[in-house]
Amino acid sequence: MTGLAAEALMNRVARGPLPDWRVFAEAFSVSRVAAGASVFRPGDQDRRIFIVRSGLIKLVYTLPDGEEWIKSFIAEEKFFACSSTLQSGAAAGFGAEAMEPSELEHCDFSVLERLAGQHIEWARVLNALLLDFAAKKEERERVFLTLKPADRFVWLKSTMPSLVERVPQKDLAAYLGVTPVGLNRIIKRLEKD
Amino acid sequence: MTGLAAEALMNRVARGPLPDWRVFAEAFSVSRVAAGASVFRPGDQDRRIFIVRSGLIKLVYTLPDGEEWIKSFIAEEKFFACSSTLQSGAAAGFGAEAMEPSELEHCDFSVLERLAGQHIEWARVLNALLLDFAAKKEERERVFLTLKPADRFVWLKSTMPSLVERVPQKDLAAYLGVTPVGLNRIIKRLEKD
DNA sequence: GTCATCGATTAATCCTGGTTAATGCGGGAC
DNA sequence: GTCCCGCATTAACCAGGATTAATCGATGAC
Repeated sequence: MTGLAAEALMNRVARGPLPDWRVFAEAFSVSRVAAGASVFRPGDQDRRIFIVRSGLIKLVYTLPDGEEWIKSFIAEEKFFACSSTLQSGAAAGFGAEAMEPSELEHCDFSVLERLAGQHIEWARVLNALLLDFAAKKEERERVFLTLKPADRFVWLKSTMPSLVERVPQKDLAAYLGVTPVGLNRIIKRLEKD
Repeated sequence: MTGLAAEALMNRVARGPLPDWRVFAEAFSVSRVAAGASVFRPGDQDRRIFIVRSGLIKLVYTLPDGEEWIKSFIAEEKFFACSSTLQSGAAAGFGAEAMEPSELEHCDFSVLERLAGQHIEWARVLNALLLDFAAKKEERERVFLTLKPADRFVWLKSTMPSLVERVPQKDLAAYLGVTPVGLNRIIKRLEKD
């Protein structure tokens, strides 16, 4: 209908047709970002919600000493936002950067807030999105808490095989909480079985 | 008004008075659990939401080999639930156990679901609770991803000093993802400064 | 009171991943 | 084509936490 990836995303979580759909759809813009370009930086106060139409985004914590750890990868039809989007006032603790040339749909979060305040259907959608997000973070907590680095890679390969193909090893390492050298050693060790 | 800890919790996240408050309040029961007793076990399908009136609960992942890792501690006026509460169908991957003699208020989650489906105010409350939960899991992700074991303990002491007093060292260890012996060594090392 | 139990502490040893550094490889700029 | 640069790979060495085991202390059962 609109051709938006946002539509696919919303249809996935909504139980039926959504009122004021046009208000939502028309609030979106589409931007192109080059590989390596940043979408927002740590410290920014950005109130937009982003949906990936094509490409791949990484959310990155940067420590004072320059170390970088990857919070998550966002692929097609998935969404992301700066921390201040959901908790207004807060500044982003992490940045967002394109890993491939990407197309992003984005709109101000206040649009969704307003719709959720007016229609229970939109409130339910917001709920489902949050729940989805919470479940992902919870799973990541489980992985870090109960799995050793080597097992974390095995888990990654079995649950997100396409990512392992698509992403450079050093970024997989930064996502799993090990150094690039460390991950390479783990992989070679596994290959000997 | 009701004397429920649930009331304090809801008032903290709601922006104003909530419709059908009685429906909510009267859906609750209160249970006492002895220290060491379990509230639900991994694999259970429990659709209740629990609020701690007094005492302390731990949520625990138990691995096939018997290892135990603590997902979180739940103290007074905080809530918790089995995974199947929010994602019906799913079974709990973790169990809940009282660390102190505790009083728990609980009601079937369907009550909240129904209220949220009828009143936008309740939908907003549910949203706020989910957001709160997501933020906590996100913070925990950050801690595991960017902090070494020793720094995780420093972080714990500065953000939840009361927990460090209240909880045995071995449980702090299981929460931080290190062994009891490991944590003890870390603490002693830190004391030499 | 004694005993048993559980948690804290300490020490010895092991092991996995971190650190540093060197080499190789491949793709892009020119 | 050549030159770079970033990533992967490998090796040597280091370090922090894991493992195992022994001791100690406090608490609760009896």
